[in-house]
Amino acid sequence: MSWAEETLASLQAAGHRSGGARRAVVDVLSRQGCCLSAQQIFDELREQGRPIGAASVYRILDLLVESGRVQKLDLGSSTAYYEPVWDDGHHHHVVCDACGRVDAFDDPELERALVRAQKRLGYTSATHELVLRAACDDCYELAGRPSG
Amino acid sequence: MSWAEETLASLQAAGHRSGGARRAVVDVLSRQGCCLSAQQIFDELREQGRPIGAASVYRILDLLVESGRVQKLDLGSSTAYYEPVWDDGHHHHVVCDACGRVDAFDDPELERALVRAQKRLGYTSATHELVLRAACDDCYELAGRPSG
DNA sequence: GTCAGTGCAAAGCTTTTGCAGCGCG
DNA sequence: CGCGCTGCAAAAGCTTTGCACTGAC
Repeated sequence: MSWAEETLASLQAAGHRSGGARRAVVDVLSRQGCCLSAQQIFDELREQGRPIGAASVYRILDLLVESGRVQKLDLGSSTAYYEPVWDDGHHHHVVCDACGRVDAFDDPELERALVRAQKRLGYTSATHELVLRAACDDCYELAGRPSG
Repeated sequence: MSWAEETLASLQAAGHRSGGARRAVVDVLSRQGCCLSAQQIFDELREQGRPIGAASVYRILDLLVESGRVQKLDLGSSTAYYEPVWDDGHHHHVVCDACGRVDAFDDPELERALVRAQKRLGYTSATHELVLRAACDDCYELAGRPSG
């Protein structure tokens, strides 16, 4: 069962009706997979010829976040980003200080350290959000990296 | 030399003039120490009887962030928070999912894990920003914690 | 005296709210 | 056939920009 199917099913199970806009937003999210802003979703759907309203995008994203199907990300800009929560573990993001590019990364050891820290602090059911800031490969080369 | 003194000195060394508003903002930051919003700084200074403009607060905070004296924090709300960068290491924050309360914490082992992860990812000069989301002690008790 | 720094007001951008109509169940 | 979902438009909230004036150097 795909993320999109699971998501729609869980909403239906929670007593929500399934309008066209909601299916469309879930579809865009599942196709992109990582770091979409509300505006990007809005634009994408408009391009597809679907006359969605901005308010609907925000309302749907809120619902998805509340029901735990989507994670809201603050990457440092004034815009919020959203991405599906996959069953097989989550990842974090590196934002380029220079050009704003966003890359995802996944580090099991770091993940374990984060969980240990949460336990040590007494938070048993905590979630975490981690953003690294660094020069991305391109900008690093432009700036002149140590060995070349 | 205090953080405020160091900050003003470094700005002067960089060729900036020292206006009253800037000194006032640096003063408020150094006194509070952790997690102030632009609005809070604005209000605090107005209460003190100093007719500062909101634009000045934002301009000054930007300058301080650019010069590395202040860190800008995204804690999940639509408001940005600011705090001095102290010489003796930094800390992270736990935001209460229920009431929004913010606590600071400091975990050397986690810090080492983060640095190791950054190196492993190839980012030698990266910074990081970590936000934990959990129920704070008060909300945890209200919700009924496992042992009473 | 010059120009960075400043305060005020207005604009900009993302997000939220109000409301009337549509359509899922 | 009721009520949740939706789109549009307007409003709200945080932050930035424009501009004239002040004051540091």
